[in-house]
Amino acid sequence: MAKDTKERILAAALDMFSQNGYAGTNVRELTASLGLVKSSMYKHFESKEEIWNRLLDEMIAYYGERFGSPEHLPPVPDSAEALVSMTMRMVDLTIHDEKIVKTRKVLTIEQFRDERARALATKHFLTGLRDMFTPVFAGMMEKGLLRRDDPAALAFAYTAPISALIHLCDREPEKTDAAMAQIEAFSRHFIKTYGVTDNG
Amino acid sequence: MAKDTKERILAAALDMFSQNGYAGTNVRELTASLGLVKSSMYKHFESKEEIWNRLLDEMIAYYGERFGSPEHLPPVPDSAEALVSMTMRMVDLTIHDEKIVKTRKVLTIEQFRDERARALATKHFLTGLRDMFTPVFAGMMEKGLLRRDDPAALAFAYTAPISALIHLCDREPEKTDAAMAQIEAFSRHFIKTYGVTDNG
DNA sequence: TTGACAAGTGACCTTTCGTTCACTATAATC
DNA sequence: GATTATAGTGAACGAAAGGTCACTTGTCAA
Repeated sequence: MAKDTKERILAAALDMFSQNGYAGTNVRELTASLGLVKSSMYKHFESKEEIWNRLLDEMIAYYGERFGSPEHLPPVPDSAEALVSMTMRMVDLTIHDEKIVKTRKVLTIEQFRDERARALATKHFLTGLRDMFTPVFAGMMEKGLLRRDDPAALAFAYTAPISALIHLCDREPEKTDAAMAQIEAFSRHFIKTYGVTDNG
Repeated sequence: MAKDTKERILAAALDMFSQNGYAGTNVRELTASLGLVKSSMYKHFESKEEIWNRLLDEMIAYYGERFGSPEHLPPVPDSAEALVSMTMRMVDLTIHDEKIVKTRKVLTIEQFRDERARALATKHFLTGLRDMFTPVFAGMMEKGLLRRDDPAALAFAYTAPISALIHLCDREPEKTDAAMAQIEAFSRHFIKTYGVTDNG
């Protein structure tokens, strides 16, 4: 059919790898899901492993474009409530964007056997959100919205629980609503703890 | 050899599944690591899948014995410093006990394709630690060591970041020392935030 | 119209997988 | 000492895996 078969293969691979892992996926099923036979795959990739490597290339590039540069830092909220709503918007996006969900899943599954997956997993699951929120909290302290403290320590204390609940959504999607509510409750509790306003 | 071959097979399976996953492990390698040929395995298990199921049985039972009953709850610390040291002792154990590390890894890898692994993963990674610390924090509030607050909310805010750093140790063992230091720093920061003493 | 090339097919290859089975060695039971 | 059960072996099996290749089809440029 069209010339985008290569990208459709990558998309199908992301889908299947995120469910059954690299080893648990075979190229026949993969191509069949696109209405092709397996030999067709070799017109676009030289091996199954090359699919995996190109997929990782894509994930790494996507992460860099999306979160790697300082211009993608979220703006400093003007109020405590704005932090909550900004957080919920970000969480909503990352939980409902299928490609991002599948990326997290595949990194979760493959992190112990692939070096690049391992490194990207740490960014996705730990340092990425923390480094994104560190300047946000620093800015909020400047504005007098948050008690003076170590911004990085606060960012870690804020993002790690949220990340844990995002993982819960990936693992048990039926708990998504409850998890979102818990994230919002946590965000408000966090503000009640570290905020300087006294109207909470 | 001995009659404990069945358990040695389970141990080898845990080891290999935790590295390459269920699908990425073959019974030949598995038995060879014990000095056996693959057909010997079938004297002890009727299939590769049965190994997986018995392994899960064991993990579930072990978790129940270890963390399931209220008598295994940690004692309420007598001081803020005692909370830190208790935390560090627990973390040290869970990070350096190979069986527990491998269990976490295998649950991480298989959580998306196996229902029982999924359920156990949520306990290991989210609710287990939180439910263990909830009564601890309630007790510390009783004793006047912590500011009055929702104990479960505090337990979640405390354990989720620690859990994230335990995951980091599983993923990148060379960062264990740094992660341990960060956990201790986080614990002290937590106390500085929620503790009622003013000597910090 | 022809030539070239990219995309897709189906048959086939080799390897590896999980599994079975007849057999042997050993140790305990009667 | 004969029997029986258990644990382990090695050869073999069918299925499924990843991969190759000669061939067809469709598209576009010359």
